[in-house]
Amino acid sequence: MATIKDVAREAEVSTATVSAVINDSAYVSPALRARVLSVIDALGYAPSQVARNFKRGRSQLIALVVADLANPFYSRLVWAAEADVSAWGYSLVVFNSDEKPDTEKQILSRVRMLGCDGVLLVPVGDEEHYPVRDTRRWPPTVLYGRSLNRDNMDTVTLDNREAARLATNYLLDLGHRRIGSIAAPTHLNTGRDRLAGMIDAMSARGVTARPEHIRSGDFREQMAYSVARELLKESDRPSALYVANGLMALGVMRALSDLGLRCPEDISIVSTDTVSGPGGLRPQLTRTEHPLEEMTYEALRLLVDRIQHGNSRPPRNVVFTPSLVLGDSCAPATE
Amino acid sequence: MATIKDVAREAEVSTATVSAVINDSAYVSPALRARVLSVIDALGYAPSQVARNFKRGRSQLIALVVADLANPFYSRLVWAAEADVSAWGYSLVVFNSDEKPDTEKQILSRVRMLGCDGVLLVPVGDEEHYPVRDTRRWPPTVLYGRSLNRDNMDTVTLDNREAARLATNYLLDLGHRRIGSIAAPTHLNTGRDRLAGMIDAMSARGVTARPEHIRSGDFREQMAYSVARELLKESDRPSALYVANGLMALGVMRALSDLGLRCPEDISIVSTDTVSGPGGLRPQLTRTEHPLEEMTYEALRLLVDRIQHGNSRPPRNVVFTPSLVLGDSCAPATE
DNA sequence: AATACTCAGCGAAACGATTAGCTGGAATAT
DNA sequence: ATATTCCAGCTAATCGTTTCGCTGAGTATT
Repeated sequence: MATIKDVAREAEVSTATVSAVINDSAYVSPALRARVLSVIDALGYAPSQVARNFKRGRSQLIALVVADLANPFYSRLVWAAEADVSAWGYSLVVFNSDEKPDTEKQILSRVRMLGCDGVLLVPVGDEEHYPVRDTRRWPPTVLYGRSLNRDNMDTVTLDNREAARLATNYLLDLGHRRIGSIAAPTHLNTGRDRLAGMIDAMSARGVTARPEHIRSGDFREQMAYSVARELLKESDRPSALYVANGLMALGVMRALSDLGLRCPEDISIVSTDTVSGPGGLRPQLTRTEHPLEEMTYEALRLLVDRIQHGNSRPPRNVVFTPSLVLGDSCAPATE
Repeated sequence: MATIKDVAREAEVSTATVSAVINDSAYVSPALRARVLSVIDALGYAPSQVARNFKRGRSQLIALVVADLANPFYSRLVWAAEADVSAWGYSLVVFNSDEKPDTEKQILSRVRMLGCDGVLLVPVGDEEHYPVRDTRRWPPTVLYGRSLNRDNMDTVTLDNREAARLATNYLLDLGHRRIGSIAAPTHLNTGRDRLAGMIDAMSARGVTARPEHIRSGDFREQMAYSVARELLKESDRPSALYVANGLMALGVMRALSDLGLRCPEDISIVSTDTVSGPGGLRPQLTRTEHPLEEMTYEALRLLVDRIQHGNSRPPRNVVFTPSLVLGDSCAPATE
């Protein structure tokens, strides 16, 4: 690989001049510039980004750390983030913490070593898991989807309580009273808020959830499947379920079909944060959706801003509002 | 950020010693080593990967360039690749060429500038699109899924002809004779081979495909939807379709449901390279599958080997064999 | 004509790590 | 006692680029 020195020697100028030409950072006479350019062309020279980054103290890399790459929701996040990140002139390094705090820890130290300029993080640990980091030691970070009880970080999240309320109210409107839930882990604010929203909505109508109708999942298909199987083979099973995310809703569907139950005839299902069940397949989930692309764009806007302007601006917490999307996974209660 | 010099000064040793400690590259007496380690800890020092990479002439980065991040097939590839890559000690930089040769070109030049150590590439252009690259200028590259007519590159692909043959034979066995296809673009070997395999299988049984029953898609849901709509509203529509990939099969499903047609009662569908339709949703696609994880692992094995041993070993072309997975998207022909 | 400015381009330091080659002292061999 | 070997650690060069500060020639100002 040709270096800037090769170009300088060949064009009989200094490396400073070559640098000025490729960066347009100082005036170079047309004649010299042309000579330099032609040598660059002849040698097939391309400046080493590695050396540049080293010198400039940045990497043009943004890390995206998601909780579960096998979850279509995060796949879509990767898709959206890649587009935005490259539009900002960065490249996207993708990591999968697989919902494991320890893995996440390793990833974060790797991210730091790589010198990523910023991190978009879906945190998987609970509040205590994160040491307070001094900013001089960690690259700018924006939390996505889940938040930690910190007031000094940028976050982009969903109004989870409202999402659960929307979903639950819809079930209540259909006449359901025995409403259960496959909930998310409660060490995450996402799990707590979605559950709280559901309870909220029910008690606002004087309905009380039965504790045994509320089971905890881990956001994944497999566990939701087994938990739902357990829950639904009981004789006093709920007539409707609020499932805390889309992937788990698929697990529930599978459990239903294994148990010979039909959706929506036997059980109504609503979920949040859906894998928009690809058109044509039945049943289509009724779900709350949030504007993933806008959320991602906003998160990266905050991140890039932070990268470029440091800590001058106070942290922001942007909350997006979900909306209910009707499918055909719910029916009126029949009791 | 603390540097190696800060550590050296604080521990009253030379930077060489610090380097020896963190890399275990030379003997350091227990006393000194302990002193250095404690200073490292106190300062929260982590070696700058950027400087390291610069010095060592590598980046510990592997680029993954896929054709369409919105396609669940490639999402799964990202998932599998991330796991393997990080197990090898690299990090994964993800790019989306979005099936656009021009975008791919920009991406590749970016990859080169970033100094990625290797590239796993799903090529989107036709053969002519790729200049012959001299290896000294390009990082090691493994082609994935699609091949180019080159004998000097590592490739990991599927036996596409066989996949199409499997799928088509299944339809023929069910008695279908009016078999159509939503095919893939023919500038890709994937498209050509899958179509050829289908024609093969049919003519082996003395059946001829009607040209108007064969339409070209672009691997995406949307286009498959419109093309299928067109095709299926004709009065002499086919009784079965071979769809060249999973995402397009979903588009076809949507078209069916829009047209009031049922699958499999009215139209049977088989596809290749499926988005394994999440359990519980109906109908489950009948499809040929290929071992994505093994393929990905193999591709990265080749790549890492190439990175570590250069061009000493001749290029390898690994071809995987698909298998037929039965769902319930096919029914016997009724004519 | 002397002084001050401008300008194009150059020289060399710096970024943070690795590493070849060196050094001075202790241990061992003769 | 002298020579040899070995050891632990250090010095300094190096990777490819950017950039600060300088220079010497040309131009403008008085």
